[in-house]
Amino acid sequence: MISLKQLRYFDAVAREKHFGRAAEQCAVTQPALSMQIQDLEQQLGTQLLERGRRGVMLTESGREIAERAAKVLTDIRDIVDFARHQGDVPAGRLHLGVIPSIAPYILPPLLPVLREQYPDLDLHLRETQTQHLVRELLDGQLDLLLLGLPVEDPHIETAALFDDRFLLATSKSHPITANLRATPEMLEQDRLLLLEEGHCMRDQALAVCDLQRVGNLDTSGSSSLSTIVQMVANGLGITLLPELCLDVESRHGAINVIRFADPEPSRTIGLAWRRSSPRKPHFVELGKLIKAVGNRQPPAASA
Amino acid sequence: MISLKQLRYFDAVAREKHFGRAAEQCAVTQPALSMQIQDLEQQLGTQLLERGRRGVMLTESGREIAERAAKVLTDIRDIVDFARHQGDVPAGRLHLGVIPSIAPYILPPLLPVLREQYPDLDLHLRETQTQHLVRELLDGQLDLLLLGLPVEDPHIETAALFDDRFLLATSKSHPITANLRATPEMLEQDRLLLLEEGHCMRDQALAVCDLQRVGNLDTSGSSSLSTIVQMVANGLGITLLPELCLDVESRHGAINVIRFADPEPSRTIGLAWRRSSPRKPHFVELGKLIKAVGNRQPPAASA
DNA sequence: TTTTATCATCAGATTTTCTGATCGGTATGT
DNA sequence: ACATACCGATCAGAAAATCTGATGATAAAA
Repeated sequence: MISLKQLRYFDAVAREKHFGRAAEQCAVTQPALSMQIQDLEQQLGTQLLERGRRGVMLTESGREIAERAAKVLTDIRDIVDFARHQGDVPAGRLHLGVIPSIAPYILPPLLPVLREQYPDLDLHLRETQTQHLVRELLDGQLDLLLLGLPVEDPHIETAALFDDRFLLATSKSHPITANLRATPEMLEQDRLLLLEEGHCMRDQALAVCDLQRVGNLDTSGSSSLSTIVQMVANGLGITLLPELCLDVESRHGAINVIRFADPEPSRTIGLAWRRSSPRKPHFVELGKLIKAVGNRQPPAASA
Repeated sequence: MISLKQLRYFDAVAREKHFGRAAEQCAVTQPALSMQIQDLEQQLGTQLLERGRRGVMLTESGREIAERAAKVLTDIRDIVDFARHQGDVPAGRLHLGVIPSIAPYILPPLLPVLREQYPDLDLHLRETQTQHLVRELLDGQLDLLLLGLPVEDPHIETAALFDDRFLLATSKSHPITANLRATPEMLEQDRLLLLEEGHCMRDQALAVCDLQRVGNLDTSGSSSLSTIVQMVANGLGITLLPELCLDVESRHGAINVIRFADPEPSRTIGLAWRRSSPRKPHFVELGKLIKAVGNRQPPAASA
């Protein structure tokens, strides 16, 4: 089997046209180099060098093979360089999964920042529900998740980024609009509109109600907060909105948004990755950026 | 130092996603492969593989490096293939030196044949006098010479191809035209036109005369047989022509050409190469071709 | 002729690499 | 819950490869 060492030695000889100097360059003795060259010639079944009185000269095969060898050695150097300067900064392909109740609100401001900060990062996005994200993460189809914590899995490590308060959203004409602070009890007074089954925000919203009252729930469920906001605006019910989405969803002013009385219910947004992933430092790095973007969202709102 | 073995093992793992099977493919035990992979990862300062419960998966760096490694391994295979299928047939760059009294007559028919028989042969031609050819051969600037033998040099090996008879060329109106066979003595009767100093044919022609008569020599000498033939045709003297050139030089019928009486004087055309050259088999091969082409020249001539 | 330069060869020392046994951890099936 | 199978890591000793330093052979230079 031909080895890189042989190519390195041969490359040195091809450049120096002299075994002694080549050996010196390679930091070995001349016999060692001689033997490797001979072995290489035997492996290749060709004489690469003409040992003559006027030093060494390359045979025709030798010339061609020296060129190819030099190219291989360059490629090898590139591999090492690439690997070494890897790790410094998030780069390469990164498959990021985001839940639907975050994606539309975090990604628009986040993506430009990412592109600027980490131009070598080749981001691939996937938006779906937590359970699917987790499975795809474990399967290796995704590398990193942005979702609501906690994620309970022994193979997954998470990092919290920031808390995202829940706010009560009602129609402009709704009677409870007068209140300064909402309470969970108010949720019982009207039909509660939630995302369809499987969305973590649905479960979190139900948790806020503290009980499994299915009575005043819209049974169908919607697949996006936007749709729910439209419904709320048209008096079809009330809902909980994450503070994160306010900037987008209340921009048109068609709904009222009321903060809860203390303790304000909230969800924790965080990152998740395979415990076995070596990119944790990058993920933490990215987390800082996402946190910064998340906090740049309006810090509070009451109308 | 990173080694090809490591890349080979890593490539196998990248394809198999399984240390055991990869090791089997590489015909080593799993620990051996494991250790090489670990060493590679350390050399590169990057984790290449994520060892997970669902088998092994490549990290992002791993994927990139696996691709590059595969490419390097392919290049290596190409080098070996190239080298192995080398030697079969004359190919690659070949610097051929030819003396001026052969080149114009052998090359026109030879080159098309060469191109057809050995399409991978990249022929570079040099036409000059023997002494220069020999020096350039020893210097490695030329690989093979086509010239008149013998060549006396301990570092040069030669192979005779065919004999090339000398013929006496006179003008149409010359009195000795009547003779059926020429003799060396006839050369004394008229001015002998020869190539300039340094051409082997000049020396060979003088040898035919058996003596160093400079009396009736054209002192200047010409640099090509064509010119001499013109001079002969115009009655400026006589000359010796190699049979090889007849087809070209007597085509126009402006001169008379007479064979010598036995023993017919001749020169031996042959090949010469550095004794240290590994391409001797190719040269012998090429020699057969040149011989065939040389013999296809008119076998004799008397007018 | 002697000297110098250069690559090849050789034996023994050194280093690298491999094997075979074993460990620890995880997933799977009962 | 337990037993089992699987997988990669680890380790010590064996085997193989590589290197060194001395020497040889040959050709060019002095």
